Amino acid sequence: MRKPCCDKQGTNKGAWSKQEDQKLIDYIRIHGEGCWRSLPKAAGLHRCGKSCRLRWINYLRPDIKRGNFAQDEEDLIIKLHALLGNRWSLIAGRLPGRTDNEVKNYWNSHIKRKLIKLGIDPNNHKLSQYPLRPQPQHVSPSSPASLNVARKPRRSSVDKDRVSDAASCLDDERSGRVSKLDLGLTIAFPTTPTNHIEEKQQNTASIMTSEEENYTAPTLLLFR
DNA sequence: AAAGGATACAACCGCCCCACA
DNA sequence: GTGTGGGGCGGTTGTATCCTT
Repeated sequence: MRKPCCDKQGTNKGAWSKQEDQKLIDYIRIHGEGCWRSLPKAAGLHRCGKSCRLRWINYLRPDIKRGNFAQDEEDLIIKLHALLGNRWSLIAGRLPGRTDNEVKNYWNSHIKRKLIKLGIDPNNHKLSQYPLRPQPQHVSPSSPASLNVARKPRRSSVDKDRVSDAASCLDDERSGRVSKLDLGLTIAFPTTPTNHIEEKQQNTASIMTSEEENYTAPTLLLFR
């Protein structure tokens, strides 16, 4: 039986205070990242090591870019998601200053909704899998079902199968087997009819016109 | 102005991967 | 080859804030 990553008793949970943030920053500034399990004790924090790591990686690191995602960033996320699936760390790795958690949250709260509105299945980026007007489902708002996503086992074979060879290359890169990989990704989208949707994406701030809602594009949006 | 619903996002949980002994 | 521990990842939850009625 695996022992827990930390002694849960006596550890703080929930939002980080300014003092805790400062302690973590100060410690890492002096000692550097790593040894997360022993870090909390050494830094005088009553936190789980994982919690410290997450806080640092996602919010305290000096090179983190905060604020809204630019349109080109959003486009890139969509493209990379079509290529890689829910491999947020890989996607975030190609967005300088963005973290996997931030990309994941942005996908779930903004992009996924947007794609659904456009009649695109956010899971496979194909058209017509989703109705343009999803029927309301009587579930809790934060549940995955409310976003038309069924609960599934972690790293299902289905999910893995969806990942392309290119994704495998990215895995290789991460593990150091490939020194450098240029995907050659650009922000450009295919020409009509798919660019019609792209235009719509850019024009769709929040309100869809009835004309847009009635539109159904005949082919796959991003990748063929 | 108040209540309820919707949304955004910070944080936690638990599983998996990998290095190392 | 196997077991173990540390770190990383993706899924999920909790809650603060915003929006609508």
